[in-house]
Amino acid sequence: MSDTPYGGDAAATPRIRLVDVAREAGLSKTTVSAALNGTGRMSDTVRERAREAARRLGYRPNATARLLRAGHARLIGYAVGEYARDRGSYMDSPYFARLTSATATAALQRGYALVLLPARCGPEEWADLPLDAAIVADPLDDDPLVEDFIAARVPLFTDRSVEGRPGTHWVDVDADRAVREVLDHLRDQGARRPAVVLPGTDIRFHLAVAETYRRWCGEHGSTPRLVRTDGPGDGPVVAAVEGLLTTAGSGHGSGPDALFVLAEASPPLVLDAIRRAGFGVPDDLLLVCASEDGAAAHTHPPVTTLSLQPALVAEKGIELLMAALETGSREPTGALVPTRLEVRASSSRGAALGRAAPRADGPSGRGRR
Amino acid sequence: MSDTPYGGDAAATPRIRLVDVAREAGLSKTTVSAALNGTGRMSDTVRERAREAARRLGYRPNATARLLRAGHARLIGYAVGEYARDRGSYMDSPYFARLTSATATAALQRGYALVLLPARCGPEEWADLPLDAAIVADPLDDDPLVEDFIAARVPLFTDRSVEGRPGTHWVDVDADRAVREVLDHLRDQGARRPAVVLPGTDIRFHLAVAETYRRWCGEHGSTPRLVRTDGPGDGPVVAAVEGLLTTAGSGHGSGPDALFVLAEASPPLVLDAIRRAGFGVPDDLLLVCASEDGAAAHTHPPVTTLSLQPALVAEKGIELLMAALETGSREPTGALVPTRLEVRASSSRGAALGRAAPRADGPSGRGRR
DNA sequence: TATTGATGCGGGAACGTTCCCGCACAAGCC
DNA sequence: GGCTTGTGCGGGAACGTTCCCGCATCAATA
Repeated sequence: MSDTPYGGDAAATPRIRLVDVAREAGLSKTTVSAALNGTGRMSDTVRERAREAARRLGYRPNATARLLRAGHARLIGYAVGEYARDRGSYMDSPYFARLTSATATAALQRGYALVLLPARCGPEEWADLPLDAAIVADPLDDDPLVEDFIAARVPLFTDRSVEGRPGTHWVDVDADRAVREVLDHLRDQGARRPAVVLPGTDIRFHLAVAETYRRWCGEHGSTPRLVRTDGPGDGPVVAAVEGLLTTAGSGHGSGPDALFVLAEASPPLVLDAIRRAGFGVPDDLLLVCASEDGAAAHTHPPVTTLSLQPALVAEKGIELLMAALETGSREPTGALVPTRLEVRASSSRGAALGRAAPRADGPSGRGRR
Repeated sequence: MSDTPYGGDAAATPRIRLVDVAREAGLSKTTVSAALNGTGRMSDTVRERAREAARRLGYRPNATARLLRAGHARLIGYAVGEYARDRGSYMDSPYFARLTSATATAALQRGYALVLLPARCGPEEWADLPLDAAIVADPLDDDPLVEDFIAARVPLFTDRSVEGRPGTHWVDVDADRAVREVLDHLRDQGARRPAVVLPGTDIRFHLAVAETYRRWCGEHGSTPRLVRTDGPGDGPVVAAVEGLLTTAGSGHGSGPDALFVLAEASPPLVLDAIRRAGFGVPDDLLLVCASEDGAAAHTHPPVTTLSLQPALVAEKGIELLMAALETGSREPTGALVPTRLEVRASSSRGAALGRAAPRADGPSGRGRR
């Protein structure tokens, strides 16, 4: 219950203020402020005298007071919507972990810092925070988080396309292009019956993927083989893959000859599951995983991955948000970013890439410090 | 260059202040403030009138001004020291990702929010932020980040034990106990020549592990087999495991019969590497990985993991920090938290757990290499 | 010498809240 | 009817900074 701000020794050493420095230096607070900030007009001796006094007293300006004058805190709220339904932390997902860290980095480079908000939180949680803007990663449809921020007129960025409401900005991955790129690639490599494993959510992105997949199948005279996983995590994905491959009628003649796993799972685990079902990769089955997990490069064979490029999403998003913040415009903006297909041996029938033996890109790094 | 704070329509709609509401309601700002905060003495009609006016105008209190009065921002800076040397983001590590999210959660439950700081940052980066305290995860020895915070008298929490300087608080994992628990477990399961794979860093925790390992070997008449990895990431760990198992003199008679991989790596990948070297798990080689990766539970056989329990570290740490913040005491505090050994089939020779049925030697038995 | 212009520094308002106090008024009490 | 006690509300200071001014002083110029 102690009300000592910024935790000094309780009442023993109250925090040094500008006036304290001024008194010590025999100057006015105006002069000391200017001296420390390098502004104003004064003689070098006076400037040095002020600095010396500040140093001697261990003066540290009160950030809150500065912010009140400045009118902005350069702070951005950051919350994740999608995973709000489960109890699990979104940080367990490499995609969200990277998205978060990339967003933080991009913001920091522009002088803004991210404030971590809980997945489910009402206005009362952030009302007392001096937020200049907010970011909601993967919001649900009609996410209350999103609604609250819009209602409070807090500039908002979201990585899912949203109707152009004033003060909102979005970046989305080009789902259609991504799915087609993967399926075309698999077809190029000889696959004729590609199957898809998709999270069983109603997230718009996943629905779009299913839609494009069905269309693509129609265009190429292929019957869609779509499995939806039962919840997040590695287990359900592995189960789905096993189910798909061991199901009746999935013999080597009529079953899938390629797998596109879009649900996030550990690529080595998916590879194992496929092998346990009796399929060789890439000989019997081509494999592409949508994943940000670096482990994909180290399996045997290495697994082809589709990266949703969280770093790019973050970078572009922060860019849009900053532009809006600087101009003060509430004009909604948005952009589509591409995905990146990292072709590795798991989806290559060609001999060139198929020779995936040591691939020693591990220890090739510089010597350690 | 627009200086419109909190990005409204540039100059068009300056933000509503308390006085605006007061004027609208025909009351004083004092009364309106009390009405909205539910404090003060006034008739119900007046209180409702103030609330109604605030609602009508869309009033949202200025957070910065409140903080200036309150004297604290309930904001905690959060930075990660260890990974500052590499360019890679620390979020790629499941341990740090969990630690971060657990810390954020624990802090939020107590009304504090985390501000994400860059790994390497000087005082100028956070000087303008109203931080009540700071957390540096895995600081280096004499970490400049730590020094800066101490110099600025910002209460500091660290998850590595630190000399008890005023205003610092720490939580550390009990390295000695953890290593002994793992080695004793492996010995219980019949292993006599356990090897250890350790990151090649000079982090105190890793040095402590090496020390305990050597001592344990001395106590049990075993020769230490210690490999240090060459940098972070999966690649170096896999390379180290391969190197250890294929080295001359590591035949099944004299080489290691158990492996404790303390360097963070994807458990499925480690398992694969061991198999490619021609060892069966757990029959030829017992395996324990220090990892927070959930994939360990889904391999065949499932991999025994040693969890450093980032959630516990975070919880205990925030607890210490909060206690210090509330009392205003600069008395240093600290605590040791236990690790958790999740025994699975990869380190169990007993039939019960050794079941690990499919053991799928099929795919791994092919004559590659 | 009087006028200008530049230089060096300080007084005080402002940022938007909260909260201590004081003032009016009404009711209760001898 | 004068006294206290209590209620309902407002004035104004304070939080710690920045920044717009204004006031001296002094050199340079008319």
